[in-house]
Amino acid sequence: MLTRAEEDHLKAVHRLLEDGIASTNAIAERLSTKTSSVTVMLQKLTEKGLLNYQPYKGVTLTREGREQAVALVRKHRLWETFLVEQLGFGWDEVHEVAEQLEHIQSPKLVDKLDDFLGNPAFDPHGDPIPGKDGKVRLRQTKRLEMCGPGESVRIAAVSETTDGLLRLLDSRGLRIGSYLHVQDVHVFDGSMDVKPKTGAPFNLSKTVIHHLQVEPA
Amino acid sequence: MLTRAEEDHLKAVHRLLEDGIASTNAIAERLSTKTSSVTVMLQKLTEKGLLNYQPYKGVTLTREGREQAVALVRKHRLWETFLVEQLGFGWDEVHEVAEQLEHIQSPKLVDKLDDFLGNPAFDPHGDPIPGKDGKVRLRQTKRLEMCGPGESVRIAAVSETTDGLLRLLDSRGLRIGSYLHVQDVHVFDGSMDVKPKTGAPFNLSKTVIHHLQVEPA
DNA sequence: TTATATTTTTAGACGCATCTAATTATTCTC
DNA sequence: GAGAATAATTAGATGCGTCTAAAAATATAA
Ligand SMILES: [Mn+2]
Ligand SMILES: [Mn+2]
Ligand SMILES: [Mn+2]
Ligand SMILES: [Mn+2]
Repeated sequence: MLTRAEEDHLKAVHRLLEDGIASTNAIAERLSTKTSSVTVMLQKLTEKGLLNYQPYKGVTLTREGREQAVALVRKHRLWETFLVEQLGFGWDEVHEVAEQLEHIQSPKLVDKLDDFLGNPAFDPHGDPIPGKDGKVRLRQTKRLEMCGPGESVRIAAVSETTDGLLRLLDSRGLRIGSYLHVQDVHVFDGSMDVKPKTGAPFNLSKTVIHHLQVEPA
Repeated sequence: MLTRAEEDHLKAVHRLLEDGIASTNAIAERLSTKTSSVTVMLQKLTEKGLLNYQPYKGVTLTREGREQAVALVRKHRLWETFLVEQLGFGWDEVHEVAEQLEHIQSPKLVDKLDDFLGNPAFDPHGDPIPGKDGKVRLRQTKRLEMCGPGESVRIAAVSETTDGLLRLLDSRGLRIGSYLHVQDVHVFDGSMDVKPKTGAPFNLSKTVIHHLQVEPA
C-alpha cells in the first residue's frame, strides 16, 4: 500500500519518462517540492521495488512501478471524465479534484466507475485512459507547433495542468476535436495564425501551440 | 483546512454526542486508536476552535465544529448513495470507501453530486442526509428492541458500520422500508419473532434488533 | 584539464499522527 | 471518607513527509 506522497512521486516519474528522463529536479518541479525531498522518496520507492535507482545515475520504473503508475493515471482520467461528463464540471476545473480522487483505495470502485462511464477511451483533455489491463489506445499526434502553413488538423489533446490554457481555448471556442487550418507561422515570436471551421482566423501564441497536441484532420 | 485524522475525530465526537457524551474512551474505541492519541487530537481541535474542551471535563462541539461535522456526514452519505444507486455497490460494501471519499476537498463537488443524485433525503442505510444548509429531515424512529408484540413497523435505518448485519438482513430479504409485524418477544434471550409482509415468521436476535431503527407502519 | 556551475545527495531539523508507559484526576465502593 | 477502580492526561518515542543547509558528484567551459 502506497501513501499519497509515494503515489504522486511515482506518477511524476512515469509522466516525465514519457518525454525523456525523469531528473530529480524535474520531479521536484512537477510536484512543487524540493529536490532533497524527492531523493528521499526515490530511495523509498526503490526500497519498495517500484523504481530502479542508483544515486546520481537517474531513475526508471520497474514493471511493478509502471503498473502502479498506469493504474493511477487510469484512475485520474476516469475521475476527470466523471466530473465533466456526469457532474457538469468545466474541463479546467477537474484536475485538482482528480489529483485527490486518484488516491482513493478501492479495487471495485475504479472498474465500476469505468463501466458506469461506458469505458471511455479518452479523458476531457484528450488524454487516453488506460484500460483495466493497462493498455492505452495509441494515436499519432504531434504538437501544433510542429505543423507548417497549409496543414489541416484536429485538436487531439491539451495540457490539463495549466487551467489558464483551458480557459483561453474556451474563449476561442476551441475544444477537443476542433478543426484548425494553419495559415501562417511567424518566426519572429513563434506564434501561429490559424483558421477554425467557421469564423475568422486568429493568432495563437508560441506558448499555446506548444501545449496543443493535434492529429491530421 | 483539517487533516483526515482531525476530520475523523470531529465526526466521531459528533456521532457520539447524538447518543450522550463523547468520552475520550468512546472516541478511541470508535476510531480504533488509543485514548492518549485522542487527547492530543481533542487539544488540537480545541485550539482550532472546533471543540469546547477542558481536561477531564469532557468535550462538546462549537458551532463551527458542528457545521464541519455535519458537512462531513453529508459528504459521507452522499457518496454512499452514489456508490449504491449509481455504481451498483451493495449497501454492505460502501462504508469504508465513503470513509475515504468524505475527505475529498472540493466545495463544488459535494453540491454537484447532491444535484446529480436528485438531492436524496436518506442514504442506503436509511440515515438522513443533511442538506446544503445543514438541516436534516427528522423522523420519529425508535429501536426495534423497544417494540412490543402486536406492533407493526417499517425498517427505517440500520447501523452501517457492521456489514455483517447488512448481509444478515439481505439473507432475510429485509431492507430499508421493509414491513415487519412483531409477534413475540422472548425475555430469555432478548430475541424477537417477527413476520414479514409475505412469507413465514422468523426470529431476530437481541443484537440485530438493537441495531434496527423502525418507524410506525 | 582545471576551474566553475549545476545537479544530486546527505545531514539535521521540524510538525503531524501515532504508540506505550507513567502519572494524575475522577468515580465507585465499602 | 479512604482506598480501589476507572478514566483521562502527560511524557517520551517512532515513522512519515517535508524543509534548509552543507557536501559530494557530475557536467560545462575556459
Ligand atoms: Mn495526486
Ligand atoms: Mn486529464
Ligand atoms: Mn473518514
Ligand atoms: Mn450510511
